[in-house]
Amino acid sequence: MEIALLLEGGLRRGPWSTKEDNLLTNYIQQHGEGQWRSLPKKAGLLRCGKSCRLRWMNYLRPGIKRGNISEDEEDLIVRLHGLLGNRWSLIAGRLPGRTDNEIKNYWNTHLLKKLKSAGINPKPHKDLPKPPKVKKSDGGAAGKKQRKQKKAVVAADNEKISKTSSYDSLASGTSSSDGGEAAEKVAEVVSYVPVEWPPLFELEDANYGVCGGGAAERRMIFWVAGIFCRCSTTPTRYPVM
DNA sequence: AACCGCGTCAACCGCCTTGGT
DNA sequence: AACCAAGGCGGTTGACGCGGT
Repeated sequence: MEIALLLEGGLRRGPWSTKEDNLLTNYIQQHGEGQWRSLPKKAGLLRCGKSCRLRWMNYLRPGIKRGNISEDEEDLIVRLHGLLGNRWSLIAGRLPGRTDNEIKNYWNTHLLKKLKSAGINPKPHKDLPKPPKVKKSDGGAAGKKQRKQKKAVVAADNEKISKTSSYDSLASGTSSSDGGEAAEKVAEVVSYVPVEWPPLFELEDANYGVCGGGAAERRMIFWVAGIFCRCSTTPTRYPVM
């Protein structure tokens, strides 16, 4: 049964057929990822490039895990969400084989409900001040060069952490299924947060994620398992925006 | 059997960032 | 510095399936 719709420009929408999946997979296996805008035409697909990219990234890419999110993974998602907010791609980056879309869906359909039923309202991150956005015109060519260098450094850091900080070691920190020693666990999380995740955090601006008045009062507030937490020391690194 | 309500999740959309020129 | 194309991200939508009535 053909369900996908045909748009005015001849592009299809809706669920992907097996044939389309095969076309996309075969093309990418032969030519690699990228050039998404021109890919559909070259691959013989009547889809927009974005749709192809999404299909590949979320479902066809090798190594994708589907469903059966374990307790450890769930726990890690909750903890990472407490740290990062709705930065699904960052969270997904810490869960091998999981996609941002799946985690986002899982959060919205399972975890939110679960947390709310436990009397937890997990949305403080939205209320935190956002870091000032870097204006495109900042520094002109020099600023551009700076951004490039900075990105390279962060990428290198990420590469390092992906090799040294395994999922298991991260997930084993606390377990949401054990609610008995909440305070102790929060303290544990608080103590390691800014230290264990350097590639995700970088001090961009003293006002971001900080409450209190002057520098001496600076504390980073974040949310872990329904509890507002603050770093015991002035954080040196914050989520890169 | 038919209908309804709800939950799930694949897919889409709009916006933003990045990088090249 | 400005413009543009491409890629990426997060919010939202809507089709589908399932259980209850």
